[in-house]
Amino acid sequence: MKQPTRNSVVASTSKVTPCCSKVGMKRGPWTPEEDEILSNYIKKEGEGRWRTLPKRAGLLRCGKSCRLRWMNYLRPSVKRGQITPDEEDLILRLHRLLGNRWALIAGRIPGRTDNEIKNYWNTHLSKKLISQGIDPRTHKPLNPNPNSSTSIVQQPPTPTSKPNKVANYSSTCADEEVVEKAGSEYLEGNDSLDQDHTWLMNLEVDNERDDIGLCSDEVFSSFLNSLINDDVILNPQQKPQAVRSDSNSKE
DNA sequence: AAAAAACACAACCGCCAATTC
DNA sequence: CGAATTGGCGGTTGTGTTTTT
Repeated sequence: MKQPTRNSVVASTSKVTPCCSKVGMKRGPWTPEEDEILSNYIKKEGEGRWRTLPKRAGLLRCGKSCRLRWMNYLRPSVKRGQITPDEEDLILRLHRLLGNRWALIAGRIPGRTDNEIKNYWNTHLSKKLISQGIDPRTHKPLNPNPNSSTSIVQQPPTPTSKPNKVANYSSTCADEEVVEKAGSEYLEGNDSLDQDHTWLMNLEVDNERDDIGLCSDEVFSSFLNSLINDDVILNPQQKPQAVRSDSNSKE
């Protein structure tokens, strides 16, 4: 059990995370009253200083909880309602490119939050892909021949290692040259579905270099746009069979 | 109609990078 | 320069709702 009880007040404190384990902090679902307090306060005072916000606003919540509630639910820009087919398609494309970089994916879909996209992926899209015989993590066909060693596909850049490294890429990306080079390589090599992971890995590798430059957001942003809008990236269900069978070859 | 199972999603946790002191 | 703090992220869990048996 991860935590005492939802919708309760934390009765005891532990050594870590002073923010969320403070005595007297309320947890669990937010009430409309709390929402209103938080909303009004942020509209008046602006976002930020989350740690001290609850006290200033008069809420018995930890700062993290307030931030999450605001970001995922209360922000005026948050779009409620069903994910449209267009959005779903975009999520699929971006996930193929970026893996589980939910924040980065959400950044490309106006009004949607990382949490929402993550939930939608886990509850809908991953199952949908599996039902189509596609590995939701790799976007490659599920292992048709368990005995084949080449069928062990390489994972897309998983967040288990350094999740934030690429997640932050949109704002702190490596130098323009790297992005453009990787992008052009990707676009030129569109006969191989491995290319998208390859270029992303290139970006990751380059991002770890010491000489990270001052790449602008616009460069990365427009690059991503070009990828998203380009037919180079096919929907998994649209992938030609020839490409699928070719996907066992490894980078 | 009731119970069980499956689903959907809000919320929490732990970790890490960036920032501040 | 190092420690402490803060903000942000992805993974996971808990619970309410819906569907199935």
